[in-house]
Amino acid sequence: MRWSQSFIPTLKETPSDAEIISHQLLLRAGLVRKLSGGLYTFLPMGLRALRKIERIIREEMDRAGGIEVHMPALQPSDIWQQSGRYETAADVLYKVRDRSRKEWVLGPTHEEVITTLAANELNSYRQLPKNFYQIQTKFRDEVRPRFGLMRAKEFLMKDAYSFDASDDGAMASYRRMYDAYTRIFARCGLKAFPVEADTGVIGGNYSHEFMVPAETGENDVVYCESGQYAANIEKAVSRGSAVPTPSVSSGEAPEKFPTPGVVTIDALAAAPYLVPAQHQIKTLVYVVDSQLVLILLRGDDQLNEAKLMARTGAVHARPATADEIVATLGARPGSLGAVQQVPATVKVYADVTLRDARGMTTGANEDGFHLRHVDAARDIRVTQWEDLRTVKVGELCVASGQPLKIRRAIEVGHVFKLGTKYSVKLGSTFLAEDGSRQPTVMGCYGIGVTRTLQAVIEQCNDKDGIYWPMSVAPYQVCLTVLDIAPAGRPMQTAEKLLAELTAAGIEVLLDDRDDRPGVKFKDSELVGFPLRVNVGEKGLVKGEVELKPRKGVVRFVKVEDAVREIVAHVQGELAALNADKAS
RNA sequence: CGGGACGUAGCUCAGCCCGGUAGAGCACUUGGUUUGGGACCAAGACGUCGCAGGUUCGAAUCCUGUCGUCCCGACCA
Repeated sequence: MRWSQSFIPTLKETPSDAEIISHQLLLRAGLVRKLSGGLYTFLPMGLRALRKIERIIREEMDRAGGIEVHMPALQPSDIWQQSGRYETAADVLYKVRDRSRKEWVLGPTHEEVITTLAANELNSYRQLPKNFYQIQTKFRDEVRPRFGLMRAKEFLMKDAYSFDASDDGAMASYRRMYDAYTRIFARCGLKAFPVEADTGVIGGNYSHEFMVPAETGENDVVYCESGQYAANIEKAVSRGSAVPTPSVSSGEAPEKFPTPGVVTIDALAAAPYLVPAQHQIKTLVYVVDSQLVLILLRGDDQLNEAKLMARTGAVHARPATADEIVATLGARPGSLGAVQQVPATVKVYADVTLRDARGMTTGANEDGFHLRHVDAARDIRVTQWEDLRTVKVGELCVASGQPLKIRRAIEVGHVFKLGTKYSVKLGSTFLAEDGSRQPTVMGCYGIGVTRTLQAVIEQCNDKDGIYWPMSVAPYQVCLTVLDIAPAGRPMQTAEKLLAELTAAGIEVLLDDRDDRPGVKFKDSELVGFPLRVNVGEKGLVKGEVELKPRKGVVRFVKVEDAVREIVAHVQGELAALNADKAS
């Protein structure tokens, strides 16, 4: 391919609406252009890199026993009604109506479609297990699309769904996908690692997310340097707060004392009250699936909403409004407590940290007053004790006992053991060997293909631009001719190299533009081709061309050795990326 | 959906406070000189100042509404 005949609109300046480096480089390197918020056109270089990632995914999915299919993006809304997600996923569903006013859904994911297929087609244990996958555009009505391809309204996803006859079988399918994902990301040159993940409203019992460490990620990952534990913060647990909870009772009954104007933990911790945060009980009021509930945490802890939803089995949870709180408890936020004036119908969820807490201070449910000498278990009617707190840096790892760390990361993949939720609702059953009819046991496995592309850029960039891993580069080699006169030695040599390298299976882009060398060098580094070959008169008088790896030093090789050297370089880097995949 | 910022040439931005003929750099076109790290000179083309309404003799500038974009938060099967 020739640069002049492709379309690679590079930008010298950073577009003002791109905040993070990978988004800026997507635009500057001419990989994509924005149509509208969260909607992007892929230009040739972006599309080629995307296709490379797709190809790696297909190879590894096929190798792991995946069966490629292609499902409709436009789906009848009634299967969404059947699964129950017409309501629970309503926020992200794009809905459209046809001429007869019938409603359709633009698929944000395909559990409903594939399970409908399985219900019709998989009827015997002899047909199981099966693992169907596709690479397809998904649509999600994101509240806030951002960071280019990272969170878009329309994006490319590889989704796979396994159907097994037993739980053990499902576990084996899950394991195969887990291993395949490890290989896929390694082959893409990405440093991705699996972490335990929250299972959300699907419930289920086993889930890992594949995370790429990046400051610009939208997830917090709790991990132990021993390598024995890593989890999304929504799911993470520890051996508890590093600060002990008071556990000695004063023996006295709760006592009300005036605290005019005190509405925060910090204010009560300050003079003249001097009640340390860990001696306080924080009372939060939430509306969980339309029911008002109280949530109790130690004063210095933060609620983990994902845990709240997981432990209560809730579909929706939100903080109550001030009006709802006053109507039920008679006091305003800042003076709330669960000791008295809590209607019997209101559930009280307390963090386990408080189970043995004694001598605590909490709100009196009366503006301007708090209670002291509160022994949580003695004085509060707790409906359910649960782990509801968010893990903090430095708490001890449940596995190794070492201090935990937290870092930001980008989620590029998710493997999920679904169980029988969808198979039961959508009727995917089979006849077992003993003649009984049973629901298939499912798993689902997603990779954000477009997000993976951007994650590679987020991880592989420097001040000059992108440096693609050889496996996902739009072209493996940029052949930079420094003088494009058609009859001149540089162009003649370059044409010959282009033909021979292409014949040898190397992906070459010949930069035949009528531009000064500096422009071509800068552009090739910005777009990020892993190897540049400079062909100029200066080298040719010595019978040489220059090999300049994007992240290495320049090397001079004889023209007659160039093809062999270039092939060896490209294949060497590919082999190194593929070697990592063995795990 | 709450909070904030911003919409002026293809891109980056100035002008707006303090109303009075639309600006710069880059990119683009033509000619010339250059030619191993984002060249130089000259000439040229490119704008309903996001849109609508209002105030005013006069609005890019002030006011109101609206649409869009970005950031923070909320949300994220």
